Amino acid sequence: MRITNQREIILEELRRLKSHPTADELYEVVKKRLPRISIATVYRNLERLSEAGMIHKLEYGGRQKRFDGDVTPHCHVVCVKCGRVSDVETVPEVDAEHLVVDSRGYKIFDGVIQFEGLCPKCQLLEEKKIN
Amino acid sequence: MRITNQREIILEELRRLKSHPTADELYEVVKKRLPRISIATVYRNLERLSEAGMIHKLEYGGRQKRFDGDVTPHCHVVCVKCGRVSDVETVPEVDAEHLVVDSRGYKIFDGVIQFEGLCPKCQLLEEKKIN
DNA sequence: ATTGGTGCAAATGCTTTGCATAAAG
DNA sequence: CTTTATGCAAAGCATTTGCACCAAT
Repeated sequence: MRITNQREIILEELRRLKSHPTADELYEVVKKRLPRISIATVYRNLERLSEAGMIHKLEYGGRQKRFDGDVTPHCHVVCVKCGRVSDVETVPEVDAEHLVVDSRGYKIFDGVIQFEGLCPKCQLLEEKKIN
Repeated sequence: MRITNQREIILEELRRLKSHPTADELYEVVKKRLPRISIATVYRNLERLSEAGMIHKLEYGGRQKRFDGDVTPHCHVVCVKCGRVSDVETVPEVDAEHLVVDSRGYKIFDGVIQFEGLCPKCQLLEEKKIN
């Protein structure tokens, strides 16, 4: 993967932000340093960087995807109302009203465990490509 | 919530399908019983039913949302290639190549734990609405 | 010099919405 | 009879893509 100015700055800014920005939020930030950059470049680079495992693409909550420059293992809280994503810093606790609260002030009422992989059909397709 | 023919059949078909269909996949199935139904009706009802907690909206993997008529607690495997979603039936196991395999034949290479709730800002907005 | 990346604008595709009509309670 | 839902077509909006030009190796 070629190191371009755009790619470097997109990665740098995403790593700096702790807000799990959407593509257009990141675009606004990057534009301050590269005023002529295109939103298409931001999308293309986020895709490439995510394929390369250098960033994470977050697909939950709302219509827009969000991105995370922190690839160390950690959990997220998603606001079901506005789609905001935060890192979970402490283990959630049950409070007096039986709601679960974490250090960020979120009221948590659900948790999801989800696995990611390749289904049998796509495994076959992958094998055909290799052979 | 008013019980219409459309709503009833959409719920019935979604509960019958174990494939976690997208809105348009479900539309194709429902159309066999209600040939004049509109895709907009499918979308509107899936939204209403999901708000009412009668079905689940799945927002991971790919561009299209998927829906699940089974609201009992269970985990999902998502294919990162094609977006297919399956229920996890057994606890994933590590095989000889250090990949994780489950009963559905998926090769699992990642797991995500995610919490859902309300962020502090949206909690304030909710309180204002009530008062 | 060659390959891959960028900027722009147009296209795509899933989802939502406005509006007149129809059905439910 | 009043309210809520439907069907249709049009609009919305995030994301992707074609293409000519540019930059990195």
